[in-house]
Amino acid sequence: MENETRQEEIIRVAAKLFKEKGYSAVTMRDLATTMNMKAASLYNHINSKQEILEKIIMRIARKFSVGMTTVKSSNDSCIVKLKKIIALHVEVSSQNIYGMAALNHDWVHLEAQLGPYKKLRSDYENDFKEILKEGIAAGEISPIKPDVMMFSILTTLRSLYLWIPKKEVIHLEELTNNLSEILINGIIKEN
Amino acid sequence: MENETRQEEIIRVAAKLFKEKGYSAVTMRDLATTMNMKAASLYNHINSKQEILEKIIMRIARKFSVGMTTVKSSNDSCIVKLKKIIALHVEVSSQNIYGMAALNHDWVHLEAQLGPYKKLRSDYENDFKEILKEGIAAGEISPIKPDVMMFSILTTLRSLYLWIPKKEVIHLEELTNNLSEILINGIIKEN
DNA sequence: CTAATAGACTAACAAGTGTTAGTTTTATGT
DNA sequence: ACATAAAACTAACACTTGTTAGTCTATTAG
Repeated sequence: MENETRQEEIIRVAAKLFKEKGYSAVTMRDLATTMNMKAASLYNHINSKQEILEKIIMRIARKFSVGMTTVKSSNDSCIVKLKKIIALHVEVSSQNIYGMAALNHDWVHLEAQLGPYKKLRSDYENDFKEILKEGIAAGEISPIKPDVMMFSILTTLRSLYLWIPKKEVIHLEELTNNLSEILINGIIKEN
Repeated sequence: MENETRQEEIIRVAAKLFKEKGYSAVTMRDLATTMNMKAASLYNHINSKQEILEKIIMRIARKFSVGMTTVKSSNDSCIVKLKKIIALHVEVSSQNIYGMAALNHDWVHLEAQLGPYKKLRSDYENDFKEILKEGIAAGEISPIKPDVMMFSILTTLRSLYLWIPKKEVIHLEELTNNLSEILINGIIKEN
């Protein structure tokens, strides 16, 4: 990963700082210091602080959209679709630990891209809910409020970035399996 | 609720602004404007911006600690204890929608109270995990990693503040029951 | 070797930051 | 009606903010 553009490096480092303190609390001088340069020099590579935030967030948001489209268009059962979505979150989150924090917390500070971001997110949530409703209609899933179900599952998946780095060894497949088990079957022991 | 101190009013309004934009992005002038006063006048009622954040966060954090202590010292089964914790989160979250955002996002900006806050939180998580482990030992709960279980349940509960206000009618008992069902039994239909 | 370009630098800007000091207004209790 | 206290105000402070302009330097291409 050493053919990384200087711009990409700035964005990567910015994402890390944004995770630690939030977009608003990170100054261009903070970012510059971490990059071992002066604040003004950053502008040889990026146009504005806002642009950094946009790139961090929209890049990841689009990955989720693409993933959801793939899952939606498959012929799997609803439960399998759900498992694939869980795997999608584990994958994207583990590869973008810092960026996920910005996506979850700092999207409110988007300006020009706020609308597009919200569109992607609400489309995603609608697709998610649709899968749950299909599952209920097909008798695969309990007929509880799909809203509450989606909220419960999706907030867990959206918070993965907080938690993945705490695991000593990140065994992604095992994590995906454990999460699927818990989110789908619950925690209660069946006899 | 009209015998509310002016200080309490400031804190309540601040919590709402903190939820919308985050602690760092809210200026004392923003807060003053919302309160229909000038920034300097705020200081007749509070000592600093930091103090506002402390009061918002620590107040709620202590409610959770007290609640957990009560649950812990009961003689209920682990499943019942879990249900009581779920009810605790629904109750505290619904009564402190704005404050919960600060607790979840802006605790990083605590200064003097950062240590005490982290202590309360890690104690809470340890107690939570202990309940799960007891449940596993007693055969009530599936022997999956208690870490993953706790993460899954707790992040859902911690995100309630994002979601409760979206419900048209907030029927708290029904929400508590639905959440218990989903978090404990999962979403799959049993035959 | 020279010219060109990328990318660092210094200096500065206009606006915004939390907060303080001192003053005036408003409400309260006798 | 008047003294007192609570709570608003204006003005200002020292500092920080994102960003721009202009310059110097090191690497690269011909």
